[in-house]
Amino acid sequence: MKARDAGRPVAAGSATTKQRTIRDEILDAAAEIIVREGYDACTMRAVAALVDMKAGSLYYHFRSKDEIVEEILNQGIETLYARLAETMRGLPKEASFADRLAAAVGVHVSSLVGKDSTYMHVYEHLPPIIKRRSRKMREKYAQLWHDLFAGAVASGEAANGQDLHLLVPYFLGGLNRVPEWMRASGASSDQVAALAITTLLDGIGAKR
Amino acid sequence: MKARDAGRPVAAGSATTKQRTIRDEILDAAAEIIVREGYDACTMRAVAALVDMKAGSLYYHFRSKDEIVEEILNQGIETLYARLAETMRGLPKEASFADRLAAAVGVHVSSLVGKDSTYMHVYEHLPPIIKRRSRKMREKYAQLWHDLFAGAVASGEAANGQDLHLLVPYFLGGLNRVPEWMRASGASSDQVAALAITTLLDGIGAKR
DNA sequence: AGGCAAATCAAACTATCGTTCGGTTTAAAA
DNA sequence: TTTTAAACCGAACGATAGTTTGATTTGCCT
Repeated sequence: MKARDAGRPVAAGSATTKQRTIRDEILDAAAEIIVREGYDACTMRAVAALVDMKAGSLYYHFRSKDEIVEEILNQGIETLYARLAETMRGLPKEASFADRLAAAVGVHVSSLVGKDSTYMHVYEHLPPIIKRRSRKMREKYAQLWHDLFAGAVASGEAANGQDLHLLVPYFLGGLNRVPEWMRASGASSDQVAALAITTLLDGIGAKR
Repeated sequence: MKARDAGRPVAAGSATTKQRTIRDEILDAAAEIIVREGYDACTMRAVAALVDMKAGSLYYHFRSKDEIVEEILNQGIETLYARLAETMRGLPKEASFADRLAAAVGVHVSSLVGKDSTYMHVYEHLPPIIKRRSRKMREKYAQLWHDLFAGAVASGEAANGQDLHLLVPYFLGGLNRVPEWMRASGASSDQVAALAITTLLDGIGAKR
């Protein structure tokens, strides 16, 4: 008889086993293809070839292609959320807005350019229908930033009158292009982070 | 006999006829589908249905699907480039940096949310291979912005020491998310433009 | 009216997609 | 050695993609 639905981690919520499973290899292969060649090129056969298997064998580990993509999406966003939430929680209560901002930007940027950043880049290559599935989680992440800025306004560290619902996506939208800038300018991630912070806080130093 | 390769504008470089051709309708239909449902959903049959034709008939007007997509891309970027270049050229020589920036942002934002904005949205939904084809033209557009900022630095209107190769894509990256913000916040394009300008010039008014 | 080219259609072709499924390998337990 | 289940293969299926092609319609010119 078949052994479908076997071989998976016992429970999704259990303590994450640090072991690198075949499942992870498949996810990594799919993510790599999506980032490099786009969603269309990410066929089951292409993914299978990258892990030295045949297309049909993937269905022993995943129910469908959608399940693969969705898992990539979730892992990327959830990891980023966890990292930022953890970082913010670890900051001293008396940390200034500038400090908090620097920490947050650092987390975001390093997640975008780091060694495990592939999952973060997958998102932009997906068709809208699939993108929408992660909308809630992305909004949850944006909420962390919203809270950061709201705190600055409340404490008087940032000028009031800013529409945070505009400011947050504006800032994050720019920040998400980090890999592009780095490629174009040859700057380091630290330089990029510094520019983003300085520009946001003080602008470009224009004389009016 | 066949009449392939007929019915096209006589020459690509000739004075643009303002007439709305069937070719344009097909391009619009394809662009609309790409924006709304993604590149995958933009099949020849779907495009044809939107212009009340059958899939095969599209090949009387275009050589391939790729040609359609490429033309959408080029038209969008070239229109945007022409608009911005024209606008900047029309500014008085003594216009301040703030004025120039406001004008540029106005053009960019209105092109993103205006009636003819479809083309601009297409880009992000395309597979990387097709994206790369328009890279040169996009760099040319970015150059306009680069010049704008460089002029401000040269005239002392903006603080020196900024890496413009970083600043320009950072600013444009954020600006390209305009449609997202507007949807999320319900703000008008003017409000969005104002925020972008203010934030860039002065930051968020943080106390250091 | 008749002709002729532009424009469209209907139908098929080839390729490839996600997916299914019965059989085959592999390797540890019995 | 035999058993057994996990893991994978090989081959196919149905669906749909882009594209081709010969026939057909449409509308202007004479």
